[in-house]
This record gives sequence, C-alpha cells and structure tokens, in this order.
Amino acid sequence: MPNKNWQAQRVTIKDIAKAASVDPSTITRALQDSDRVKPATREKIVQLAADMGYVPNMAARTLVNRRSRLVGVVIPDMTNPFFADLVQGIEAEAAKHCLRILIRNTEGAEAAERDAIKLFLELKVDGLLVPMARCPQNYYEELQSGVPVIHINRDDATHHASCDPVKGSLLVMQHLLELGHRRIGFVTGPAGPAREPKTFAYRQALAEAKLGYDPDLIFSFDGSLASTKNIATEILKLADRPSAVFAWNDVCAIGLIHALRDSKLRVPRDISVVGHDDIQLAGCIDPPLTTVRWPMYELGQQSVRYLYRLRENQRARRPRVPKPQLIIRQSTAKPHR
Amino acid sequence: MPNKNWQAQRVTIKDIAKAASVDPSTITRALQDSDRVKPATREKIVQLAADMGYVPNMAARTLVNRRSRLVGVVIPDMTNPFFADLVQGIEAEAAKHCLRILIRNTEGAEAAERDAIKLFLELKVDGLLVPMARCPQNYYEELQSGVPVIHINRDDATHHASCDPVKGSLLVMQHLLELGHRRIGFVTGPAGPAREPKTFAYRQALAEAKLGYDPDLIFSFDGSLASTKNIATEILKLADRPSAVFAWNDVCAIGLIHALRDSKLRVPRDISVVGHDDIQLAGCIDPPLTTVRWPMYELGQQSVRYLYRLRENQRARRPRVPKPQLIIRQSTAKPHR
DNA sequence: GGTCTTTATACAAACGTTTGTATTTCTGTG
DNA sequence: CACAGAAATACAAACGTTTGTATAAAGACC
Repeated sequence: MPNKNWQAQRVTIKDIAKAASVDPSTITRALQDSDRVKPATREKIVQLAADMGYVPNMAARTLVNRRSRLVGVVIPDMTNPFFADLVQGIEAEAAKHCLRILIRNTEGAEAAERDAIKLFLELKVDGLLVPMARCPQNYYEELQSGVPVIHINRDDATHHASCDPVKGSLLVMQHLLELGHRRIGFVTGPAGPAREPKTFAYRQALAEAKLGYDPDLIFSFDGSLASTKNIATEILKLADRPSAVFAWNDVCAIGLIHALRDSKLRVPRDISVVGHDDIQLAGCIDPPLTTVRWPMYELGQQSVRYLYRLRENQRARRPRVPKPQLIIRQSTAKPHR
Repeated sequence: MPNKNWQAQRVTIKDIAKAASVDPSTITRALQDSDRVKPATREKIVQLAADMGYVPNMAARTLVNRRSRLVGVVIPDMTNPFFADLVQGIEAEAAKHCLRILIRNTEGAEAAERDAIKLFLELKVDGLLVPMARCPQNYYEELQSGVPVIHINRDDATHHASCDPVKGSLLVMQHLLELGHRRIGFVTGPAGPAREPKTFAYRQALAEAKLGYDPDLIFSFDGSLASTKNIATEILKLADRPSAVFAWNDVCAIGLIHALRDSKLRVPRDISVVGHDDIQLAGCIDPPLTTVRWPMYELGQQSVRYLYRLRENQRARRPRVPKPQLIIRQSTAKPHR
C-alpha cells in the first residue's frame, strides 16, 4: 500500500470537545479527573475519548506545563548486562513517582553522550540520570542545564549516587593478598570514569602490603574479546609471571581465562583470575568466576529517589548505597609455587 | 544547596530576538540556516544563541511541525546482549537520516510493551521499531496509531524486517542430524514470538528425518540460569537420554553445559549442546559454543531504512536481510554411542 | 529622481494543551 | 419569587516554535 498518509495528530481535545458539545477545557479537566466536572459529563467524555482513540499530545502538554515527567537515562554500554539491572531499579522506582524513563545508548563515546544529553534537554526532561559519565565533570557544570542531573558512580559530581568503586577493588586485592599472592597483575579497561578508582585501589593495596608496583604487570583491555588473547600472550611472555590477575570486568576475565587455557595455563591452579561486575554468566563458566558485585538495582532506585527529591525542591541528601560485595567462587586459589 | 530552582525553559528564541533586536522568526531562520537571512545577521545570531546557552524546545517545535524526527525503539530484554547489536545498527542508520532514537525497555512484559508504545505515541514519534513484539498483532492493528510501525522478527506484521527464525533453527537441526544424532532434545523459552517458529522448525526437521516427536525431550527454560539446573536434572533422569540438545539461546546453553558438567556429563562427548544468538561470550566458554548468528546489526539498519521510506510516503518494499548463519564450534560432535 | 526588482526583515496565525477567571446554570433558603 | 451560594462550564491567554505573507530597505535601470 503505497502513499498511505501518516498523520501525526489524529484526534485532539478539540475534536472531543466538539463531539461532546462542550469546551476543550472541560475535556482536559474531565481527563484529569478534576472535581470541577460533573461525574456524568466526565464519564461521557472519558468514554468518547476512548472511542475516538484519543492520544494526548505530550508536546503541547509539556509546552504549557513546563514539565514533562520524563527522565532521561544515558546508558554507556548496552552490551554490558550489568546496566540492565540498573535500568530495572530505575524503572521500578520511577513508576512509583509517575515518572517515565527514556533511554539513550552511547557506545561509551563522549560525543554520543553529549548528543544524548542534548536530546534530553531539548525534550525538556525533568531530570537526567547518567551512569559512569564519560564526559568530564566541567562539561556538566558548564551546561547549566536547569535540570537536575544525577550521576551514578562519579563521586566528583555535584549530585551523585555511587557505589564505592575503590572499595570493590580493594576487596579483590585483599582477597588475593590473603590467599598469599605477591605478584598480582592488573588489567585496565577502556577510558572512562571507572579506570581511575580501580587503578588507585590496585596501587593502594600493593602499597599497603608493602609490595612494589611493576609496570610489566599492567595490561590493557579495549572492550573486545580479541584483546584478551593479547593479554594472555603478554602474560605468557613474562619471565616472572603474575600468580593472579585482577581483570577489568567479567567479560574480560572470561575471555582471559579462555585464552590462558589455550596456552595451557590452568585457572586457578597456575594463575588466579578475578573479574568485576558479577554478570549473570559469571557463575556458570568453568571455573566459576570470583568477582565483585555492585548493587546496581538499588543504585538505580536510590538515584531516582534522589532525583525526585531534587526535582521537588525538597531537601535531598545524597543517598547511601549498599556496599560492593566480593563473590568468591573458584577462579581464585592460593598460589601454587 | 537546598531549594535551588529548577527552571524548565531558560532562554527562548524570543530572548535571543530581543538581544539581537530582531524578530523571532529571523532567529528561527538563522538557526535553520535558511538563505533568507543575511550572512552577517545569521552569524551574529548563531553566536548569540551559543553564548546565551539556547536549547531548542522540542515540544514547541514538534507541536508546529507535527513531526519530531524521533523514532521509538522498544527493547524487550536489555540483559540480552543480542539486542545491543540491533540498537547499534539502528543508531548508525538513523543518524544518516537525521532521526534520533529513543529506547524503552520492557522486561518482555506485555503491559510494559503497551506502556512503551503509549509513551512513544504521546511523544509523537515519527516511527516505531519493535523487535519481537510480545503483544499480539491485532493490538497493533487496532491501535490505528497513524505512525509507521516496523516489527522486527514478527513476520505476521504488516511492516516487518525479519531474519527467518525457522531457517536458523533448521540449520541447527540439520547440523545435528548430519552428525548422526537421532534423539535430539529441545529447550523452549519464555512466551514470545520466537517460540513458535523455533518449535516449528524442530518438529519439521524431525519429521523430514522421519524421526518421531517425543514430548519427553522437550524442556523449558524460563530465562533464569537457575532453570537450566532443572533441565539438566530432567535430562539425567531420562531412561533414554538425548544425545544432543538444541537450547533456547546461548545463555541457556551455557547454563546447561555447566549444569550437565556438574552431573558428570561431558559436552560434547556425552551430549552435544547448541545455542542460539551467538552472544559475545559464546566463543570463549569451554567448550566454545556451536550456535546460530543472526545479523542483528543489518536488521537494525534495514528496519530504519524501511521506516524512513514509509515515513516519506515513498514506495517501500519489505527489506531483505542476510540469512541466519550456523556457527560451528566445539559443543557439538558425533554421538558417542 | 522615480519605478521596478531583489533582498532582508517584520508580522501574525497556528500547533494542542492547560489554567485562572468569568459566566452561566442549578439548588436551596427565606 | 428573588436571591445567595454552590456547582458546572465557557472564555481567553499562554507555552515556544514555525512559516506564509506583508512590508521595508537597498540596488538597478532609464
């Protein structure tokens, strides 16, 4: 069927008004359940609206209300199931406050993040939720958006809800140290706000254990599984191999374990590997992965609650969030040597 | 800082007009790069707009244009990395047509899907992209939305872009049959549009191979890894065990392999397992998973292109999409017995 | 310098809601 | 029946853009 005509607005409040021979303002009030309209009239109108297939025009509504009840969420990486949890928490809480959430995906790219923010601001969202923002904080400050922005896991932001990223990594290091590891490798990830604190925790833990920092033990993961192969190769080449590796995240850890096995290194017998994020599959690979879990669902809830307070100009304290948790499975063991 | 005042609209076109002592309409035209305004004026205005931090009000714009250049995308399951690919394809193509995409997440729930659609319609999106719709087709037909809706992988829809789901599953069955398997199990998944065609392909392939259909060999996966354990138990209990299992998807297959191994069944020596989707991790578990890849990225691109055509009232043919592809790795082998 | 184009800008109406105020219609009371 | 007061509804302006049309300014030609 060619040339079908797509029409944006089908039936408006005025059409209903005409059909009910009543003023448009009455339609609004009836649909909003205001007590200013007679029950009988309301009923008639509601019925009519349904029959005529009326769909409110948010554009018009937002224009006059100057509020959209919309919240923009910027997801840096849809590939990472880890954010799915966050979104679920966000949605659950948003529903309670009659806020509707809208998602944009940036592939961890700064430009895409800016685009997303721009779109949301044009849409006049009531608030912005941005986990692990890639753009520097001053970008957000200079924005002067006039809209509350809650950062998730960026503790340098004015408003943020965070799960201490240093803490999580310290737990990992502590675990490895307690097992007796002395040469511990570290895999950094793609640029982003998570890199700093993890690296910091790694160095901090080494220092506290009075162990030296060896640049040879730092590897880098670019987000692709292919790069885990290279990391394995690098590790193999080292004269003095690490007995444990703290991988950037679970995907990285799983790839690494696979690559190491290809090179005849057994995990955890020959080398321990720890991940981060506790993705769904972490527990059912071989060996089940030791990792860190962040309470993303709660984080999502908390940040919406915080946003809501802010939006209502209520006194809003930065939310507290449950601590990261070390999940010990079987990819870590005492060093063999 | 309590009681900060969040103001929706900060600087409008009128403010710029005043500042430039010029009519609002000139501002619009200058910002739109129309040739009706003198270059010098345009430049001044553009500069001014930037300095004043002007953010266009989409609500107002949409209201008069009756077009938003927005496209709504309904994602059924963010957990599934499989959709990330789709979104990337969608975004890449949308950018080419100056369309901006907005995502809503339904947890595969019918109600959430309806909500998402409702929101998008209120927002007056120019089009809807809905992969694997959970709602029945007549819901969409009765909607009479006046907006083009492209379904992805629902070949019963008026407008759709699909990758033949039957074909993919037939490839799997063919592969298993060629290896010599005669007792093949099948794991169905949560309710949804994918269940029918997969099941159909399974039965079809059995029939063509002149093999009987045995209800004992049908298991069901509810989306949680926990349920794969139950499936493994069920399989173990069977007197006449299948020599191969076609799992609902990769996550299911990985969970199942893990659970089977716990019960001392080795894959693929004792039992072959095939997945579906070819998620990122499929290649680096042990054993690397045989699975089906759908060209989700292309599917995303195609559906946007199709939508664009429809939106422009151009003649639009349903897009062709590359076929699903069987990825043979090491989780399948000849039956041992 | 007057007329005719061309170029640049101003004016005004419209998009679909919402909301404060004004007006009409009831209901009950004296 | 008149009137106050309440209840129900109508009126009109506003939200921030866009766009067709009208107007003013500038340049070209005789």
